[in-house]
Amino acid sequence: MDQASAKKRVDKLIEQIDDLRYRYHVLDDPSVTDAVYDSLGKELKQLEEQFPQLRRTDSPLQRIGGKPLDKFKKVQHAVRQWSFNDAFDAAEVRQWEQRIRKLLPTKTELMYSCELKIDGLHVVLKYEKGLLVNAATRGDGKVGEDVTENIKRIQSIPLRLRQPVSVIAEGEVWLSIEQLAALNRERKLQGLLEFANPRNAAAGTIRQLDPRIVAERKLDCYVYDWSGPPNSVLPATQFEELQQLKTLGFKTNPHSKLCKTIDAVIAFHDQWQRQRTAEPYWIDGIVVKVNEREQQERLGYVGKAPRWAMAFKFPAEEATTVVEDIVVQVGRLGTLTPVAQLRPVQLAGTTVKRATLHNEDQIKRLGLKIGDTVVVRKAGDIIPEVVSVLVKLRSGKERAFRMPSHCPVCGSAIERRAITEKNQRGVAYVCSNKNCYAQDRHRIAHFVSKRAVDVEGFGEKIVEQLMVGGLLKDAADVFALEKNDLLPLERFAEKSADNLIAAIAARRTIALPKFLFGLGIQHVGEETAVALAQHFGSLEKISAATVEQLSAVADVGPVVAKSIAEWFAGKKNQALLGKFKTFGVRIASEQSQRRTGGPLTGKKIVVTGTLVSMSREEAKAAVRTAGGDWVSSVSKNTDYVVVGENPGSKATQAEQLGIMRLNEKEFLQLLK
DNA sequence: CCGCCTCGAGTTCT
DNA sequence: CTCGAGGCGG
Repeated sequence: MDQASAKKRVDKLIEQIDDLRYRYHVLDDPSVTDAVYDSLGKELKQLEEQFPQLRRTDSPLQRIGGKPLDKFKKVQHAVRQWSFNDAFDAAEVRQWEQRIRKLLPTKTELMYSCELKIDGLHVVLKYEKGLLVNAATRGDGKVGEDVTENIKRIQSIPLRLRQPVSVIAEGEVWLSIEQLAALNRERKLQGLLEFANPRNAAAGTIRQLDPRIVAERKLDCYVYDWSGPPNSVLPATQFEELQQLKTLGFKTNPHSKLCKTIDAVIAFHDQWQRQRTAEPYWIDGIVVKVNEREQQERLGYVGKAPRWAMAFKFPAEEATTVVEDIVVQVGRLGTLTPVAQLRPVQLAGTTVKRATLHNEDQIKRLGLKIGDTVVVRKAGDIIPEVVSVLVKLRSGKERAFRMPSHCPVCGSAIERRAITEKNQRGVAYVCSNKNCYAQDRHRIAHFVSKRAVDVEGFGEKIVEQLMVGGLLKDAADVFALEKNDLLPLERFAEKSADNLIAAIAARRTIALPKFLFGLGIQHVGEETAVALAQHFGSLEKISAATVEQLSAVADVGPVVAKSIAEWFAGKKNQALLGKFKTFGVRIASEQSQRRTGGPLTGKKIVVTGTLVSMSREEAKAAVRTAGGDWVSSVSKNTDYVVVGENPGSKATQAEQLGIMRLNEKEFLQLLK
């Protein structure tokens, strides 16, 4: 091939490859397979090697390979990079509107462009005559770092625009929540520190000196601002600007909205606060911009931020606070759990005062001392956890935490829970006293709790009250309670006493699995209780079973069998069972309810999030009557993952493992 | 014996 | 929801 025809071919190839890239990464519309893409790339590579003079700066091959850098060059931004003032509630947003209205002629029509504020890394992209010439981080707003080589590895950023214009564009580089999870899993395996959030991960990646690592991490980028070059003519409104950026070939976020009133802005914020987890990226608020450029110019800038825009943040997902103390709690099985007492702090809309530290190892891992300033976060939007310690903020007055040698409740000696006969040193510490008050209280509360026997209105507080009053020594005593016992107690008037007695009466007949689970035998949770009930059929048979017979039950091995046999061999426990009988409690024997031939026969189902039409308990029952297997965690053996509202990490896991996900509607269809 | 799949246990706040 | 550990198949 001569050079002239090679040049034509190279030009065509670049155009074609770029078009495929654009459709795939910008429009999310994969129209060809990877193989086609790869083979076009191979041909281009051959031609470039044969005719090095034909190598173009916007060639897609510029996106691969590349040598590690020694360090990043500094670049002066041609356009000042502003930051936004923050607002945290609707009142602050309204105040902002009042302020800007005063600076504009009365009765000015105001419109607001609302965009999602993605938690990522701000980048400045400079194009000359349509070609990407430079990309930089924000830095201090005036000077940033040159990360051009790394930015070229992001497939959704065009190396050449669809029109040969010169622009300075700003955007947010982000890493998907899913990618972050995968990256962190890998880092954990390698013993590296995990990234605390997507922003850190994106920033850490873009600041990698080796562009090949950047390519592996699959970053993405939304462009949202067209800020230069200086003296250029810019679109008349922010919203048009977004449209035009799209026309130029940039990927823009599809959820931007033009609002006519502040109320609409607030509604947009509230809507996204609720549905923020549905997007693959992390959103920490919305950005509100006055739409008209002319008005923007009138309003101008103050300090480091424009007056014409602001960030309306969601309640913080992460915050710092002080660990004022670490107290030790005693659980149902005597397990000692250290809990951090925090200086109250607002986190994702609630005030957080405590966070579990799980065990001593976890405290060591964090390097936590009492008095430390820590970063706290909500795991899965619900349970607060201590993420890390800000060691630099130490004053020297911090105290190390030591596990107590005696139970904080009953004063008995503390032991380490044995893992096996040989390994006596498990992670957990336990109180050696089987009759420790804390254990008794938790055991009784567990018995009456929703997932066990489910006596309505009987919570931990009432258990405690009745124990202190001497009316409750064990779970069976619940059934000896009378109205007259309750009336003298505080907060028990006629009505509430009647209600509680009625709730207890309603449970005088208990389904075997519920009762078994309620007994609180170590290693016998809800699942094992169901398995035991189905296998043996009655409490008497389970009670009489040997370790060998127990081991025949599915998922019961030597450890669990021994635990069960030991429980039933206990004199006190047998006395307890006798007491239930005396007080008129009937255990309803298990009639096998599992049907074969149902629509879900042999299928493993996992549910994540909240279902609208039924409770979890109902869903579980429905799956089982349909012949399905209700399981609690996702693996590659799982057949379906039902995704409800506010799903957790299981939805992501399902996607990664390529497991069929069902929404609630599809799930209900399947049950029929 | 190892690694994967599950289950159990403990936990926060409104 | 997360972590630890029991069960079990390879």
